[in-house]
Amino acid sequence: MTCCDMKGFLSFLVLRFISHKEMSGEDIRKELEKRKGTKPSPGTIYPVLKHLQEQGFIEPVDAKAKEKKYRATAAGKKEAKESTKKFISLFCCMGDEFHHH
Amino acid sequence: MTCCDMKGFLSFLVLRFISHKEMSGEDIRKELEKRKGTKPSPGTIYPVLKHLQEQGFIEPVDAKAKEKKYRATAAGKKEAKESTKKFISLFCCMGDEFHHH
DNA sequence: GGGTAGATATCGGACAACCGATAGATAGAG
DNA sequence: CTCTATCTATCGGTTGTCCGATATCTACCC
Repeated sequence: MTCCDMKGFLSFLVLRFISHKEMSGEDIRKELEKRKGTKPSPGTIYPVLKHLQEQGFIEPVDAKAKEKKYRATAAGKKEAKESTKKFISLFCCMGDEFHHH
Repeated sequence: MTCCDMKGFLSFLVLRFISHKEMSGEDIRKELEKRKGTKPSPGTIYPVLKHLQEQGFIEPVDAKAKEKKYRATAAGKKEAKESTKKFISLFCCMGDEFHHH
């Protein structure tokens, strides 16, 4: 999908997760399972993490751990904020339901 | 993309637009241009409208007009509401920025 | 009617998100 | 050290979103 300018909403979502709290690939898969019912395949999540890291948006907290946690870099937090802004202007502000949870 | 259960976020977005107000294909293209900077191709929008109509979510107000407006059916409004709920649980509620516009 | 402008509709193809399977790495138990 | 469980990583292939080009239609003007 390329409805937004980000490559897929999944990257955006993952970056938001990590911006909020250090998480591993597994953490993210579980979080997504909770939120949408289905657990994304490893082949979905890890390429996304790799890509975000290559862009300099996230970095591993301890690269050699069994469960490698990531945290957002300064650039990543900035990106998350800007993307969220665009995202909101795309989906919201139509007298809609997004503002009363 | 199949991050949500609808076929792409674009369908979701279009259904939300039409649920809020009667709109033609051109109206929608212009609205998207305003919101995200780029105007989607006709080959993007019209198949989406067709699909939504086949699902019974929208219907033409005046099928023979030059600029054919669509409105949401009852089923469409229901679908829009439910999808929005799922959508919000996917993206929000993380102590995030969605609730202070 | 003929001609033009602007909208709708359809088709083939390109690109990338996503999955499933598989392989590699790490920590802990015994 | 070996075995096992769990997480990480990579690769090929599928699927479906989206675009560009093209064709069709309607309304309006002359």
